[in-house]
Amino acid sequence: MAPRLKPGFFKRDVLEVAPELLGKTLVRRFSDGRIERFTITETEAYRGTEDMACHASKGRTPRTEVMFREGGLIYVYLIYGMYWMLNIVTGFEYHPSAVLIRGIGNITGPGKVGRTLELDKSFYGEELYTSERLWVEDESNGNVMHTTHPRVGIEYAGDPWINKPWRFKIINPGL
DNA sequence: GTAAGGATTGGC
DNA sequence: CCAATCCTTACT
Repeated sequence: MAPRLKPGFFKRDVLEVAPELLGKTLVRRFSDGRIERFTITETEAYRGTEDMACHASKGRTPRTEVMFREGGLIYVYLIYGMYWMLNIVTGFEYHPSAVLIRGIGNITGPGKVGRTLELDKSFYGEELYTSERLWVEDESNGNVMHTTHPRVGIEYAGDPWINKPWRFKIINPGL
């Protein structure tokens, strides 16, 4: 059991937060009280209204509203009618950005992450520092290594966003 | 290659 | 109002 990440961890540029989340522990307490822990293995950064791959580029709408608030909140949305994507809001108020959690433990793919964690719309806007059912603990893995890659599924965003190396994959769980 | 799903957005 | 779109997955 490690302490939860503090609010300040998330109130930074998403390009710092997304890679640093690798190796941290995502903890889910299910409705039956069962607790499961997962190492975060893959993340993607979505950065601001100018990033055409970021939902916030559409402006402040009912769906994107939470991204315009301060870091540390949960942003979930339904995609393709069946998958809940888990994102963590980063940065400061009025500067929308978020990290998409694409992989945890053996689970690869954001749709499977949402299914495994049994997410739904009720998680929208929940605070990671106070939630009783989903939070992130700091495992203090100082030397987690990662590789970078282009983001997935954002062809519509066009240049230069399509080529930004804003997807991060863990290499080792810390030396 | 493509169907499945439903919410969201933007256009009319 | 209506319909295209979508930060995906599993299946033919």
